[in-house]
Amino acid sequence: MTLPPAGVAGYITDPPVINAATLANATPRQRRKDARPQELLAAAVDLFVEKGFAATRSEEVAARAGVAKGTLYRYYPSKEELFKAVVHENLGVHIAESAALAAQYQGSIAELLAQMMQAWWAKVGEGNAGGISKIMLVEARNFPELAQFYVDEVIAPSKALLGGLVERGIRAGEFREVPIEATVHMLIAPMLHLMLHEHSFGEYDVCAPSMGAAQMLEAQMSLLLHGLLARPG
Amino acid sequence: MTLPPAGVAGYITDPPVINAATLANATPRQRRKDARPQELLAAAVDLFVEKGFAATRSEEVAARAGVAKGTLYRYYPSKEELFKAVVHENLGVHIAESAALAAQYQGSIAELLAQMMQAWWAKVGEGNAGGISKIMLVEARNFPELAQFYVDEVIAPSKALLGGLVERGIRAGEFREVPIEATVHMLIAPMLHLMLHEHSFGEYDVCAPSMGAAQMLEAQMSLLLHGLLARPG
Amino acid sequence: MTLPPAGVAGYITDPPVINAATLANATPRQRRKDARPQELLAAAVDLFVEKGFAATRSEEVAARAGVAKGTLYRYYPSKEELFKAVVHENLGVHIAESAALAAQYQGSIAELLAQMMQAWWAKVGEGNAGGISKIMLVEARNFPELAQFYVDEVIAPSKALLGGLVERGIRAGEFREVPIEATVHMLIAPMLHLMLHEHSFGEYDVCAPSMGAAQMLEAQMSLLLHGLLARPG
Amino acid sequence: MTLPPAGVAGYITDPPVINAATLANATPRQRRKDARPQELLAAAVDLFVEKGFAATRSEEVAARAGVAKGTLYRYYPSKEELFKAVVHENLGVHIAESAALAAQYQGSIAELLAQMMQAWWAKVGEGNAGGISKIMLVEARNFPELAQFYVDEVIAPSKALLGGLVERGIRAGEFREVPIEATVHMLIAPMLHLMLHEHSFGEYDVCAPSMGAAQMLEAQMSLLLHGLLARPG
DNA sequence: TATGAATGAGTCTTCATTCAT
DNA sequence: GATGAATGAAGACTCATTCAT
Repeated sequence: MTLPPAGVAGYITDPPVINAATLANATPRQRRKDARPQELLAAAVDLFVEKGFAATRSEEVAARAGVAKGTLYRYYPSKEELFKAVVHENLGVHIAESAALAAQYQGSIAELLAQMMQAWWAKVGEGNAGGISKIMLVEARNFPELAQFYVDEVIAPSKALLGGLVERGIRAGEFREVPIEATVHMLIAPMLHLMLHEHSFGEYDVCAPSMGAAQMLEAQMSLLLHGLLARPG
Repeated sequence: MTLPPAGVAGYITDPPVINAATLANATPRQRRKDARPQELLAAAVDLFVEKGFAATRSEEVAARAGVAKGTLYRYYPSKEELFKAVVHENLGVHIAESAALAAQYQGSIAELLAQMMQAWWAKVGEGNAGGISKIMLVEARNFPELAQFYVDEVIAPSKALLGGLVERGIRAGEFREVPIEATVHMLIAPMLHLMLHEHSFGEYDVCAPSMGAAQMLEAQMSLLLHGLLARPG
Repeated sequence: MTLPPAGVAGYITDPPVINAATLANATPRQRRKDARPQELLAAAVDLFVEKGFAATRSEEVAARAGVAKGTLYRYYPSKEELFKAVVHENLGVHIAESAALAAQYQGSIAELLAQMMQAWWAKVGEGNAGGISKIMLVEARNFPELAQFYVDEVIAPSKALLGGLVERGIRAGEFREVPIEATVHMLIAPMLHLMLHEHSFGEYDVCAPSMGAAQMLEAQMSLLLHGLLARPG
Repeated sequence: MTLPPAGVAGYITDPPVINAATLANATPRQRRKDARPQELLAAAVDLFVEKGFAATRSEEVAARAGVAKGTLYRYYPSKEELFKAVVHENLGVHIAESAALAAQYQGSIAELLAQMMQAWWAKVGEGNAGGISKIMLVEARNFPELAQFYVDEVIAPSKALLGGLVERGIRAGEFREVPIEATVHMLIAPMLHLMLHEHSFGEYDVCAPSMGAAQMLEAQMSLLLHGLLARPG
């Protein structure tokens, strides 16, 4: 299991570290208690993504996790802290992993980018986790502390990661001399857009995609790589 | 002032049409009354964009428009209707205008698309109006009636408009035989992303763009048109 | 036209006295203005009876009378005063008339009572006026000033009138030596009950009377006069 | 304590059944919780009867029961449901009991009716419960759902009960061949009238009864049974 | 440790009444 | 006189959080 980067660990209520030794000694009840934070987190992602931060009632989170209202507060001192934990567990962790992967990667950057997109979609976009970005967009203004946490935990690392890769691509002569930042945006935007759409208007007919999300992503990536014009220049 | 196309006008409470003649005859009070809907709408966009639909208190909208709580309800029967009016006035109207423009346009589609993006950014993205899309993303699930209205008024027309243009481009041999829908997404996504970012994380340093939004848009458009690869194929 | 008893006249905003002379000189507009109070009163009874005092919106009264909200307040300084006027016009006046009639009546008291009941039903019960009693029952506690007015204007005179008649019947040997007050109650109750029912639960099936109100009243009166027992003793 | 007949129990949120065993085990807090519904109901009757349904503020009910605003809503999901519970507990239950009693009664119907009236007065009329009928009369039009509930729970059963008794009296040769419905009305009206009066105008001098309510009821009953005329015919 | 009863601040909406025109 | 735009007090209901058990 990849540990969260040192700078972040402990910032939020980390779930108790569980290993074979502790599990062996644990009574069933103990085991259940140890699983609580994860169960609460799982319930929380679903609900936060479905309704947003403000509109999610803490009691509902507790109920979905099968505990009483008060119990939630024993693990996370407030709804805000719960949300932070959700962000960390569902996005922060994955970004850190990707960064580690990219650091040791050798080969075509275009290929790495394409793979990364697909991996991200599989891990984040497809599940509920993708919706978290959506929430942050709206709640950022209303909950500045949450926004700051999200920037530090998600946005900044993502930009650093992708920006670095584009740079590598240019230095390696694989990419044209494109402006880094705009390109990073172009890389992030399609997936973000896809997730937003899926989570917000997925059920409306006009918005129903004519192709699967993975194909859509692939097509968009190819489009970005090769350009739209028939005779570039 | 371009009037909204007939099909849209009257859909929601349109502000009374005001012209020089009526203004000349109007008493100060009358004049004030006629301006109310616009004043309220202006206050509403700002607040909705800043805080989201649910988090915006109707009283605050009234206050910002310089009237009492009750006055708001003389013009818009509920917060939901107020929001619909905001959507129509700030997005619906512009889309309808763009559609009209596109219909009679002759020339390079790529150029039209680029111009359109810049025009949209100027009219919608730069002001607060762009933030409305952001709101809808999160509130869609919690306020289905609003979502439906937004789909009908904004999403469906936009897609139809852009899809039609891409098709024209392909038929004219200007574009490659790209998949329509994915391309439309690629056209919308960057601007949406830009607006989202600006409205949600604009004030955070990491997110501060190194270039102006217009330049960013232009770069993205160019990227999309020419592709990222140096040696396409 | 019978004038209201001196003690009451002027207590409430009396409608301007109109006679042939004034009408002859009046312009159409003047005539309309003179009719205003009556039109407002008519609108008010209907609405008060339908919804009760508190639940009736003053704007609605004005609208039904075909005038603007503000105009109502030119004739009646508040909703309470409007209600008083309604009580006086629809109940007070009729009671006063009946009292005058009874005073000069010669003959069977039982017959007079029966006639009176029918007459009241025709004038008050059948129209909307009857519902006013209903309203007072509930609003009495919430609007003490209204209650006091109603007691003075309606309850006290009615009791005095009927009590006097029962007494006359006993003195004349027409009635048994029954307790006055209980008997008065027995005289009032059925009609009140009928009105209440009609106005409150008339539309519910279980409450739909199997006979007309007039017949019902007659039957009840006869019942009261002759008793329920087959072999009284 | 007589339990409500099976058919009625559970119709609305019944208070939890409390017996010696549960009380012994209960913590103070538990004990307090179990009593809440009854305390709230008691506060509610008083206020509803005093001010009517619409004019009673839910916060006031809570305050009188000694709890906070929000607590009320833990037990009754809305003011309407609270009112229904009040109707059921204070009228519905008693009517069901009376019906059960009447079913197994053997003897003079006239006597049973007289006893029933006295019993009702003692249980319902004397306390605040009687005032509920008063409220319904006015609020019926404004709150149709409440009206329907009242008709089903109170009016229909009452009419069925009394109608059945009058019929039995006639069949047994105890009563004259009177019209059933009119007679039922005559039976209900006096008590209703008494309750209405007491609750609405009881504090006004003219309305102060010269005799106790019980005596009044007895006199009215006797009047009804024997008739008003000295020489019936 | 887990529970869930209790709290009360917060928000939309209505409506009697006023008053500038 | 007549109008109707504007006001703001009032009231039902929600929900994050606390704390006695």
